[in-house]
Amino acid sequence: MSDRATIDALFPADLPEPGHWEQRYPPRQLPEGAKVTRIGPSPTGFMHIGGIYVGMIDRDVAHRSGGTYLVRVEDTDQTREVEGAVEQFERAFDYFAIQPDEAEGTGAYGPYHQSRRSEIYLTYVRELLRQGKAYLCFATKEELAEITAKQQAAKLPTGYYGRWAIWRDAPAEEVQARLAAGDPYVVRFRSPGQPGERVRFTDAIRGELEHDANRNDAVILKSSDQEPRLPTYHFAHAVDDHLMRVNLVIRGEEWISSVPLHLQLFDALGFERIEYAHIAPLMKQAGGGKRKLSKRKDPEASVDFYVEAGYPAEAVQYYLRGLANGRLAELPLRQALDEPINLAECGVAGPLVDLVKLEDISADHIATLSGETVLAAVRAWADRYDQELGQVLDAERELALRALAVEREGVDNPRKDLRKWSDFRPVYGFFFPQLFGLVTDPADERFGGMDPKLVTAFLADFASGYRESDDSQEWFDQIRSLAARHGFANSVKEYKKNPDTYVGSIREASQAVRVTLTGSTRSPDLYQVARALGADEVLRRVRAVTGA
RNA sequence: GGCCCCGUCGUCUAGCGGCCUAGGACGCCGCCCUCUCAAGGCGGUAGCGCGGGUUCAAAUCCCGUCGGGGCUACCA
Repeated sequence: MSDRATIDALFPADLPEPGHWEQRYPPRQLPEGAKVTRIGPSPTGFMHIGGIYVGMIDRDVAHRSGGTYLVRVEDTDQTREVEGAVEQFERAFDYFAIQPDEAEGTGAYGPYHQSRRSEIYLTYVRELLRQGKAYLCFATKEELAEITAKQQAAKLPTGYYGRWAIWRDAPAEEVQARLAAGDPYVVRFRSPGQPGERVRFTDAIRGELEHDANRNDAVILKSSDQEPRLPTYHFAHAVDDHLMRVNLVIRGEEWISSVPLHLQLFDALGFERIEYAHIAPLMKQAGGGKRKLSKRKDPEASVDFYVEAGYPAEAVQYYLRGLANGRLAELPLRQALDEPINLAECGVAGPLVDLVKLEDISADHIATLSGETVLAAVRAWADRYDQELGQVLDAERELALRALAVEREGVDNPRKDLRKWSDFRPVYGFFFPQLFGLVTDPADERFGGMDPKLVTAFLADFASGYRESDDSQEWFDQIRSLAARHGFANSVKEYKKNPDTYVGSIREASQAVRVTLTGSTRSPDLYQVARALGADEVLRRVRAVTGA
């Protein structure tokens, strides 16, 4: 073990002692039982929906308990950092309403970027070194690879431990010599774990968990040939969560295996242990089985997928809350958003994200919204993702409202034809003259093979006698009487009885009008569509087909 | 390989030894409504991974096994 002078010479002379940080970041004054939680996004890529998932739980648990929820950017791996990632996080937090109570610039426990906390980590690394709980390791990549290879060949657990920990008990002179030679080194934790030792801990979601004690002398401070000197996740977790006075760590299940190490680190540092809650990861159906949602392979893993498609944030939140805590999935949306997430009720098996289910939830939710609200949301969405639509909406606000009112306002069961804001254009676009492509060919295949001459004749009659009406039946009677005159049966049943007597039924006649007015074989209630359009527009569309 | 987590309809789940002939929701299928869709109403389809125990009785407890996932990095 190196002496104190050698150790201290490795660090800036004015590096504060632990007591300094303890004072600077005092325990929080919070009510009994208040939880301080955090989310640690890593800017190595764009925000994963799983991040939103965990963040939502973090925020909920903190707020329900009268505590605080903070965001700490875990950017200790600077080589993998992606530009713009932090900005994208913020957009995602905003969209899904999981803004942190504390983040860079707003809290008293910062900095909230790990890359800016180098001095803090160094204090504790030096402390561990002085106490002999950590040591310098000069092993090269090649040496480490060799160790691993030998362990694998001997069917031994891989890792830097026991007799494989070549620098664990290296003579002070040898360390001194390497230092003098300027060789790069890392700092390793001297794990107190014994062979065969087991550790138990309580997880807020899973209950009692048991594991082999950690025996690995994990790296806590990365190589000395990099600036700034940054810690590994494990060490940063211990130091940051302690100093930020976090008392409940909610994180992905993949961290369970690291808990024994984390516990040792907390103990060695003299920190009070923290409660853990390990969340089951979001999965994806793949081939026969399921696998973790992958940021690289699955578009729906990215939060941008949901934002771009325009799923209402509340629908996504509701869906995610239901996945986390099944009880909430049984509740109506409003109520589920209001009820606390109960960690003890959270599932332990990774759920599959089911877009079909999300769309169902989303359609139900949008159906509860007023036309005004829908329009505002679509407008806001279009601002970023469909500017042409945005302009049309601004120019035709009243028309848009009339269109959205069709089978939506004043009815018992509103239309559920919108699942996300991007559905608006394909579903409601035809209402707008600017977006509507006139049907000009009576032989158009959308008329379903009806004789073009019949199409033209029928529509020409329709146009010449057309009048608006306040009554649905009265309006439809125009089509009915015209249909009869042109040889259509008055009902589908009637037509089926005597198919040879008629050219079709009222259904086909109506379809001709529908295709003409909407450009589609499927549409909302025709009468209401016609009213929303107005007589002039109706006639313009009809005449485009008849050529009149 | 070692260690850990997990395993009820296709999916999300309820279930904590008898209330289970395994319940609900989404999907799917059919019927009804109907000028087409979206809905809505009604009905149906489908599951305790497997094998042993324990027990009068097991989806529920125990053991084993299989399957899925994770960790085993100077990635988080």
